[in-house]
Amino acid sequence: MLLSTKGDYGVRAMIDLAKHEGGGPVQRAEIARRRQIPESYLDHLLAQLRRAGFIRSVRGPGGGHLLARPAEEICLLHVLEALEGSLAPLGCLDNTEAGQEAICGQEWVWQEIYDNMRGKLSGVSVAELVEHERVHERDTAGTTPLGNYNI
Amino acid sequence: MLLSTKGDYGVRAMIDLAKHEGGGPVQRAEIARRRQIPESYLDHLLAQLRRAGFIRSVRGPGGGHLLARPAEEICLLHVLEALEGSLAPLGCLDNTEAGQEAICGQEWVWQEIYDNMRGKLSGVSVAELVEHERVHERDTAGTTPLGNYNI
DNA sequence: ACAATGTCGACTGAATTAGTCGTGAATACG
DNA sequence: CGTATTCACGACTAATTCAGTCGACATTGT
Repeated sequence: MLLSTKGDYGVRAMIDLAKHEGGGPVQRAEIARRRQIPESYLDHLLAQLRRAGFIRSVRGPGGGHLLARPAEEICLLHVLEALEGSLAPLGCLDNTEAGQEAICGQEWVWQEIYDNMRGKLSGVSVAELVEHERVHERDTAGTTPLGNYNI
Repeated sequence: MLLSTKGDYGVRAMIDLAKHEGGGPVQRAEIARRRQIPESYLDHLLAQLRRAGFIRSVRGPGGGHLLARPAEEICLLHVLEALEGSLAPLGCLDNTEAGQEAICGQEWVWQEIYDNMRGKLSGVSVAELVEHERVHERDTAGTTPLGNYNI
């Protein structure tokens, strides 16, 4: 599995924050409840996202977390790389060092796949993820077992 | 990292066997030496490849391993899936079960990436990997630090 | 002052990775 | 037959990562 729960949960959190953009800070506990993330684990992910500059946080009563930049300007690739480190499917693909000998014989295939992946991920913003979710919600209104993220 | 050394080493071994197609069994020790794989670990990988039907093995003096089918008919996708299990970048992508609720909000992006990946991997045969390697060898003849796989 | 909230680091149990090792089985060869 | 060669298989292990939990502390609104 390329993505661990870190990337998954972290993106969920970003979507949640984007959905409440402009509405003041959103609390960890809310995000955790709506997106089904263990709250104390979410803590770490929010810290990573903050250090990476995607969100900022406010302490004290009424505090919480907000996007540091508009959701349209934050792409999935950057968020995931901040959370997961490199997304390279194969170790040797990130060694841009010259003189690296291609020994495993399949790098060229994976390089194409990796390029396609990065292209797609950098073409999708957090705002688009929110929009996608909104459409999906309308489609399945009332029929979905989980996931009314507006509660 | 999507691929562990299993997939990497296993494909290297398949390439090595394909390169010696028609030349009788190739011994574990040879493969290990040429492809820089710990021999006792390679043992496990060959077992997996054999159980998956890609190779067959011959015991006794002069024994070794051979492709069970022509290299042209073996695609990278199948080999890798045999070694690594599912290559799905995200857990939820392999649950073809109906009723699976999309909760993480990014499945649609990853589904596209996964489809592209599987398409490319199933379009490349082990024979093509060998051919690619032969071309690369000619290009870098004498200049390469490692990797004359013909020794 | 105090309650609500975020911040940070230490700690943990389970799983996975990347192997090693030893024993045993098959077989070619003399 | 005996022996050397080669694969077959399972037990074991050390290191790392994953997926959290927990507790102490800092900040701030009322």
